[in-house]
Amino acid sequence: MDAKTHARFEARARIIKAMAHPSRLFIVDQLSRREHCVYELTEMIGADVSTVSKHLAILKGAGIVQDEKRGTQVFYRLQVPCVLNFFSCVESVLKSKAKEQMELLR
Amino acid sequence: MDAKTHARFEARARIIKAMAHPSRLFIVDQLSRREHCVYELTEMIGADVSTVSKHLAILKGAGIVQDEKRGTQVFYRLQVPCVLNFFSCVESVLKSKAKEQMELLR
DNA sequence: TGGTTTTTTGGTTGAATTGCCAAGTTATGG
DNA sequence: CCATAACTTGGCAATTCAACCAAAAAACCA
Repeated sequence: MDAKTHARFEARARIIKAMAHPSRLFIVDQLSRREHCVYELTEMIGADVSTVSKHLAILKGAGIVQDEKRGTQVFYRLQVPCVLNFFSCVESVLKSKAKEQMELLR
Repeated sequence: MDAKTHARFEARARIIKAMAHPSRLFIVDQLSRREHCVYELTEMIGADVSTVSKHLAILKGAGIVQDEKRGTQVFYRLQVPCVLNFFSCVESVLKSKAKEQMELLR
């Protein structure tokens, strides 16, 4: 694999890696419904605020969400809604895996 | 977030995490064209065979690819083709990020 | 059977990730 | 200007991940 090809897949992997965490997936799912401030997401997730803030920074760094400061609060929203397509495919993978498991039991 | 919800997002994240690596993305891309044996993929990627074998094991464990042994070779192919949808969305994210960078320069 | 090819598994080492606490920033309100 | 609220950043410990080498497994052929 030449350097250019490697760089391309590296960049792609960085985006996907930003989604590859339960809390970050949850955040994306919530933001697909409406914008939320850090505090709201923290309440829902049940982790430390600093932890959630860092997760949001990762999503923002990947270009998946955008933020807007209003007063003392920072509101996050989805920047690229197509990431929701990930969910439906992930469901397909899970379904396919479940089917496979079933067949092994027979 | 209750335990059940957490488990659901955990399972989803595992699938996405399996894709979150340059070499594994490359493998998925290649397998979308046709099946390949481990040796062929190793040649293309340029890493140790054992490394590639482990990447394939991760993809297989996630249910994304399936393998078939023929003689001394093991051929891998895509099990759930919809993972290719990831690519188009990732391109959108990259494009959106590039646009953002441009605007910052003005 | 012995040797070769293809692939997987074990082990080790270095790097990256994650989560929490504590401390720092920024904006608001008295 | 001080106190408070919302958020981010720095730092640290624990866990996980990734790459290589060496060795084992499996199938084939002479």
